[in-house]
This record gives sequence, structure tokens and C-alpha cells, in this order.
Amino acid sequence: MNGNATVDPDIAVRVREAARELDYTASPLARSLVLGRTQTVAFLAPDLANPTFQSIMRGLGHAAARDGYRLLVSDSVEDATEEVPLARELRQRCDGIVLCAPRMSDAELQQVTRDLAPVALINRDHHGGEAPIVATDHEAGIRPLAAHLYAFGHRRMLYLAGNPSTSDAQRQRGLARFVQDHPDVELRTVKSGVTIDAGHAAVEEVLASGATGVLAYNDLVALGLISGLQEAGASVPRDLSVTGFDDIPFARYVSPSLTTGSVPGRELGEHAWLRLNALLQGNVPDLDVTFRPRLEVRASTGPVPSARVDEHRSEHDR
Amino acid sequence: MNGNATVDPDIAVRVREAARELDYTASPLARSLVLGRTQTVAFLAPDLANPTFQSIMRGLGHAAARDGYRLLVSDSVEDATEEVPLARELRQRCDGIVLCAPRMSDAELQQVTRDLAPVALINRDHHGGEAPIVATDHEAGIRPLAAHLYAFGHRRMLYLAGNPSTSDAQRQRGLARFVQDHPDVELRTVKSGVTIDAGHAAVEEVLASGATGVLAYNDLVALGLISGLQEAGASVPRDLSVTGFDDIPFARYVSPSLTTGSVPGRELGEHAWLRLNALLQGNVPDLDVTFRPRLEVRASTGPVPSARVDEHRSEHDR
DNA sequence: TTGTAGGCGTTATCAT
DNA sequence: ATGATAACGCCTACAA
Repeated sequence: MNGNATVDPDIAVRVREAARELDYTASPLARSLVLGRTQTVAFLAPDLANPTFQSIMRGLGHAAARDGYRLLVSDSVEDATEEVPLARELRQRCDGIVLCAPRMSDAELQQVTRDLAPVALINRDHHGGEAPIVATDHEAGIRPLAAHLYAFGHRRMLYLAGNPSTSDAQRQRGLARFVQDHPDVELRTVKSGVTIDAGHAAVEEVLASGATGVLAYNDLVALGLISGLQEAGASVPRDLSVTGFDDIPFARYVSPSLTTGSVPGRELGEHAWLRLNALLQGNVPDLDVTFRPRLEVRASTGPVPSARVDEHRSEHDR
Repeated sequence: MNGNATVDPDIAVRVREAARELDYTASPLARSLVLGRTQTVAFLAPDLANPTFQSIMRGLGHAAARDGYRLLVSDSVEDATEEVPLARELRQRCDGIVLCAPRMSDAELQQVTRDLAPVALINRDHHGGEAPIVATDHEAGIRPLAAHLYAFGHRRMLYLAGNPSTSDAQRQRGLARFVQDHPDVELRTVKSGVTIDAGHAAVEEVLASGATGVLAYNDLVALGLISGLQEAGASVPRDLSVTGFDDIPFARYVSPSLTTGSVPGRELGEHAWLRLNALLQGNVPDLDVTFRPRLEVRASTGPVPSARVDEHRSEHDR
């Protein structure tokens, strides 16, 4: 007998030896069926090609592995309609699920978290459900970026919106508040997307807008935009300043290195695991936690072109 | 009854309706136990933080999803000793496994592929086993990089070796052959690693070596090295040329953009799935396939410093 | 065509 | 302390 019980230690040893010789291992499937647990949890994200979700996944996966759980992963390839059925299907094969579903409606989410419990949520606003939430404060996170541009003299700003989602709504809210506090700022919002290509495709609109400071939805969009601007002969940050969001691992190595808001993906994943695991063990999970992104000033932002060249100079260099 | 049989279509419809109302779903666990298949496959890689393995994973995951299979993922966090037990454990929960285990010995691998069949291998040399192999020809892939440096006038080259692995051995072999064909090339090899930090740590040794052309084990190492060189006041490619390997998604956006050998991660994953799926269906898999990396000339390489400035100029620009 | 028994590989419970 | 048995939820084969 493999577990611990009230067995003659003598025979227990013999059994273990025999098991080793035949290299016998209890079938996890059969155990799962009878025990009602699979030692597996699922992770669902919109797009695993996005480095931010990757780092969340790794944080989650490593944390879960330390507690003896395996990770079942899937992405909805940015097809929001597939998210709910996918989540349900995944959940059937495991003991719990971590959901990164920024575009799911509150109603769907509430239903799903009830049906699929235990569930941990990443980057969602509180919606009245039971599931623990580990989140990023995008609203608070984007204001320092806007303020940073403002300090460089930028007054005509453009926000490249992502797909409708929790985080996009939060960022728009943060920017709206910023504009309230700074009435001299003229902010336009243009729908873009969440990928490098989306950023690349926004070049014309950005140039036509006359904005000098562009806040991209995320680092990918910023990268695509900068790349496109350079192809169009515009210099960043000389002609235009661009900020990203997320601080993906390569944001510091791109050219110019990206001024961005740093989102702690690994921590998000780890804290999601902590809470999901508590639920799995029948404990009450830690309180919801929200991380405030850190402003990461790099080289993609600089003084507004019309400003005197030497103004803010010391702030710009280094 | 949910499957198709010789049932009265009338009652079949009624059953389905009832199932829908009660939102009943057959338990995948129980089905798995009795059917002997889980509709899940595992993917094991050394380090999921590496963008190359990520793209392999995504290619594999999406291809498998199209055929109704889910993906169980894990990495050995660069701890080679854990690879075999991890693979065995993963395999118990699923129907097959795709192994990215470049450091496993041939003996271990042969044993593992027998025990864990069906198995598909990524980036391994043929070792006499049965498992289908989808690979990258690193030996052929690195020669164009060396030749590219050579054409720029570089004669003192340095190879930053990764961890001992199939691909590292292949690259060393490729370079050795290149040197045979070009006796005027002086090639040194220095052990480095596979991460950005490893590249960063190699700065002093690289500068001390007097080499003008550095071939890094992969893009990550190249990135770290370039970043360190710039901090040390050296200019790339003016003072030193650096090449990477893999062509990770951001290689074109870093500064300077990276000259590298492009490895088709997504295709590797997809072809691995094709073969594993064939095995799962009892068919004979396609033949082993090897991809030849494409030389991707970008901005991190240029003429050797001592060469006349205008030499190779046209080749350098653009 | 439809119902029923048996078994997949475990674990847990209950007599012994 | 130990051995037998039911049950987990499903599928398949066989009998009705």
C-alpha cells in the first residue's frame, strides 16, 4: 500500500520494493476519478503570444509546481466568444482554473466563476462575485505616464486604445481624470488593438493627429508604432514621444528603449496561485491584491518638439 | 446516449435535450479511464522563459487544439536532472508527449522514448530511437552567420557557447567546418550560457579576447552581450559585430537590430504535433524533418574596424 | 432497438 | 492489522 496507514512496516517495505522492481506507479487517472482531484489546474489567457500573459503563466506554473500541481494551458487566440466554453471544458479536466479574461462581460464572469469554482481571476475589476482577484491598477498606472509626457511639455496627446476590456477601460478612466486635472491637455483617443501589427497600422492616424505624445495601449502596440514611425521617417522621441504599458522583458532592449508602466506578471501569477491553492485546500484565500505599475522612464519619450531645445535637457539625458 | 449508434433518433433527441437542460456533460476523467485516452498531450521544455520555446509551445498548442487535444506544459527550469522524472510524470496524465530536451543523454533519451511512447522529439540528432524528430539544422544554420562576418572582413571570431546540448554541439561542428574551409580565421570558443545574463557576464572576456566578430549561442545571449558592451562604451557594430541565433520576435526591434539565424519555432511545434498525432491515431508519421535556419542580416554586424571604412559599405547599409 | 452487467485502476469503508 | 467490497462515472458488449 502506497499511502500511509496502520500497516505492518515490514510488509510495507516489501510492497514498495516490489513496486520499484516492476516500476509500478499508481495511475493518476484512476486516482483522480476516485479522489475527485487531478492535481492539475488550468490557465486561460486571451493570447499566449503576448509576453505579459507568458510571464503570468510562468509565475503561476512554477508556483503551482512547487505545490505539486501541473498546468493545463490554453488561449482563446483573441476570440472572445470561445472563452466561456473553453474555460468550462478545461475546468472539467482539473481542480481549478485561473482566468485571464479581460473581455468577458461581468454577467458571464459571475456565472462562470460560480459554475467553475474554485477560480482565481487576473486583471478584473471587482464585480460582486466570490472569486479572488489579483489585479493591476491600470487606472493609477497610466497617470504617471501621462504626467511624464506632461512634464516634457506635451499637451497634445493621443491614446491608442486596445480592445474593449477591463484594463482598457481602466486606462481610459485614468486618462480622463488626468485631463480633468490638466485642462490644458488635449487628449484624443483612437481605437487601435493589442498587437505589434495594430501599432504599425496606426502610424498614419498618429501622424495626422498632430499629437506629440502617444500613449499606446501596451508595449506591443508601442513597438509596432515606433517601428512604423521610423519607417515613415519620423524620429522617436525627437518628433514624437511614445509610451507603452506592461514592461515586457525586451522593452529595455528595443530601439529606442521604451518608457512604460511596469506590470509584475510573475507576481500576478504567483499570487493567483496562492489564492487558488487556498481555495483548493479549503482555506480562505488572502485578500484581493492590486499591483500599482511602476513608471519606467527610458528613451522613447523626450521634450515636445516645439519646446526650446535645452528645456528639460537634464531630465531627458540619462 | 451521446455517441452515434443504432438508436431511435426520436429518443436520442430527447436525451440530448434533457442533457442540455441539466447541463450534463460526460466526465472527461471517467471517459479517460475507460477509453484509455485523455485528449491531452504534454510539452516539456528546458525553459519557458525563452521565447523560442514559447513559440514552439504555441505552434504545438494551436495545432493540437485544432484536433481537439489540450496541452499540459512544464519546464525543467534548466535543471536537467529533473527532466526525465518530470517527463515520466507528465506522460502519465496524457496520451503523448513532445520533448524538447536538448541536454538529455542519448541513452536516457532512448530509454525515455521507449517507455513514454508516443513521443515526438524536437531539436535532437537521430540517435537510433523510434520517435519522430523535428529539428533545426544548427550546423548548417551557423555557417552563413560566420560567412557573413567573414565577408565583412572579420578574421578573429569568438563563439559564446551555450550549455552542453545537441544544438550547441551542432553549432560548434558547423563553426569547426567553417574554420577548416577558411584557415585564415582564428576562432576561439568561450563557455557562456543561454540567458541574457550570461551574455551580459561575458563582456569582459569578449573585450579581452580581441575578437571583432562574436557569434552568440542565441539571441538572448547576444542581447545581453550587446547591452553590456554598450554600457562598457563599446559600439556595436562599429567596434564589434555580434550575431545571435533563433530570431526571437523582438530581435528586429532591439538596438541595434540583431543579425541572426531564424529558427521557425511555430513550424517546429506544428510539425511535432503532426507526427505525434499520427502516432496517436495509429498511423505512420511523416518522415523526420529538419529546418535550415535562414540568415537574417540586420544591424548588429558590420565591417571589421581595421578595414577601410567604405569597404562593404553598400552591403552594410540596409 | 433497448436494457443491463462488467470492468477501467484506484481508494475507502467495513467486517474480520 | 488485514482482507474483501463498493464506488468513482463512464463505455462496451451482450442479452433481451
